[in-house]
Amino acid sequence: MSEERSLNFLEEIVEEDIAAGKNGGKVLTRFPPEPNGYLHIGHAKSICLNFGLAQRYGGQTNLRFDDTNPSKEEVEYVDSIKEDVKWLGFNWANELYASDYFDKLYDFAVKLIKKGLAYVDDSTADEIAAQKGTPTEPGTPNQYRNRSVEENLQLFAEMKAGKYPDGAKVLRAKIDLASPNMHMRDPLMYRIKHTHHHRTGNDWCIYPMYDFAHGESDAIEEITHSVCTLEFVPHRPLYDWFIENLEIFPSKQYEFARLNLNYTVMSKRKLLQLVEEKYVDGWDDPRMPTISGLRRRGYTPASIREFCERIGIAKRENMIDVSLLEFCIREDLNKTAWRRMAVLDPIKMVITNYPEGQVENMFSENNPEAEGGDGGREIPFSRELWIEREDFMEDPPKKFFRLGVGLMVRLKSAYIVKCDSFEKDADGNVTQINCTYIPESRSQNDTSGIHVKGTIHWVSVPHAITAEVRLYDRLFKVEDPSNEDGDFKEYINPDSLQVLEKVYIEPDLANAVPGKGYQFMRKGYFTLDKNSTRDKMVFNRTVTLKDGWKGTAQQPSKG
RNA sequence: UGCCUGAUAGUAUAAUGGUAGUACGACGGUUUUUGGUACCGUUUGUCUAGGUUCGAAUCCUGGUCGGGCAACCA
Repeated sequence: MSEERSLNFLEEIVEEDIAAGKNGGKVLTRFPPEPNGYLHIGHAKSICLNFGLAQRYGGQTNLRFDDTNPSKEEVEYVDSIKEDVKWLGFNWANELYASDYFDKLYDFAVKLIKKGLAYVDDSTADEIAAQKGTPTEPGTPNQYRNRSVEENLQLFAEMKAGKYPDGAKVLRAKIDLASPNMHMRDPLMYRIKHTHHHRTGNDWCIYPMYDFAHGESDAIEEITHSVCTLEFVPHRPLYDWFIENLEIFPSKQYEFARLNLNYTVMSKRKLLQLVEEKYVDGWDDPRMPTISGLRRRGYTPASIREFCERIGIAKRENMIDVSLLEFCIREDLNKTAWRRMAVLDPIKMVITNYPEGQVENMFSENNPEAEGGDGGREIPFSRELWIEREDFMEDPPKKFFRLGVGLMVRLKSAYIVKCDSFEKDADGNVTQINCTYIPESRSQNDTSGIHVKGTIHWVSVPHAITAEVRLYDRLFKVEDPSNEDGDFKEYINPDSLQVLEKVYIEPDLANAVPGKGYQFMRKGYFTLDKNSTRDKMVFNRTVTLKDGWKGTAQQPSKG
């Protein structure tokens, strides 16, 4: 039943640990975001990995906010992160905060001071940087490195008590200033920051650095497998050093390659810039690679989980093609989205032999992929219809299965029509297409014996509802904007958003539900935007349908 | 120039000394009242040079190329 997928390297490690009886076979992972921005698709990879690993081996996962830098962190971000993780379909065992451990962390620091393994340094940031040396030259110790335990204890207590201004002193681990690993050259453990913290308020004016908070938090929670991205590999010796010298629970850090997606940026700093400088409409702009952006775009949690499953877990740098993400959402929506008709770029068709004033209701199933079509609805049909402008050509090429004078198509779920003539305005724009219909060709009751290659969508003119439709394309013109010369914002795609103010949609779409995906037949998948109202409906295009037609040079842009 | 990492079709990811496989893409076909879906087929790969071995993507050595490391960020 369940496909035997080969294990990724982390699953192998976990299985080995379980087999070896490590931690009594327990598996506890954690997802540790810093609440300084919204979660993106890269975080989704980490979330699926951490929660998935625990689920697979009967363990649990903590959600822990790495909130050790109050100047960047906000409650808004905490809330959005919780919402996104939940939306993705994961339940954490405990909601925790590094700031919950500030007291314990302080005690840990005191313990290291007492062991002679930490000292207070009065140097400035520049001095410390200079004294650290370079990758090829060792660092040089300063006079503070030999302070007595008693003096360090007192100074550190005074730092905590608020006696010193920001930057006046730091607490450093006393390790090895000549280490080839820069992270081991007496790394900072605490800095002074008289800043309000979103949870601890003004209780603290010293805050632990990442390296002195993360592994320690893992140990406090007894995390068995602490999974992070590759850039932390050089931190691992330090992670282990603190745990060993503090003699606390031996959590282990493992690293995997972060997700890179082409035609977008993934760093929170850059995403924040796009938001603050108004290149996009907030963190949840449908063009953003954020979870909230993807949600607003119409992506489903299942499609994102599937994507994370398909990209795999390894240790080599990678660049995933967005087309894989698009494949995943199409695959999901194809099975679930109700089919509806919408004419994005309308042109009027008049069926000259259809009685004026007559209306027929045409039945059409909701989803041909589903059992029994998943029900259906009636679509009003009349003498005048809106059809897609691109479904008519004055001079159609040979394999154009749509309309042109003399050509026949089926109107989806209705009749076969033959194009007789068309009309133009003074500027040469086609304004109207005149057709005759075949009365015997009514859908589901076709006795005409006529077979046509093309079927097109339509909306009855007197019954059409007007809506706004937003078409999205990739946010950047180049595959890897961060790697180009100059500022990444120079590579923003100016056509990433196209707003169609007046689109005609079939009447049943008045019942469209937020959060549900609809397939506008032959045009793509769409979902209601959060700002849609009863009076002015707004749909976002999630993704186009795969377009296999190579008949013209002009290909509609994917998005 | 130091240290740490990694390298398998276009993109990802398996093969754990024994037939280089899978997915997406691309290309072609069948079906189709969506030029969608589904189904079938084709295509393309072990960074390089040596070595060990009956046998190497896998082990060893040298090289090449990519990524990371010198924030009071995480």
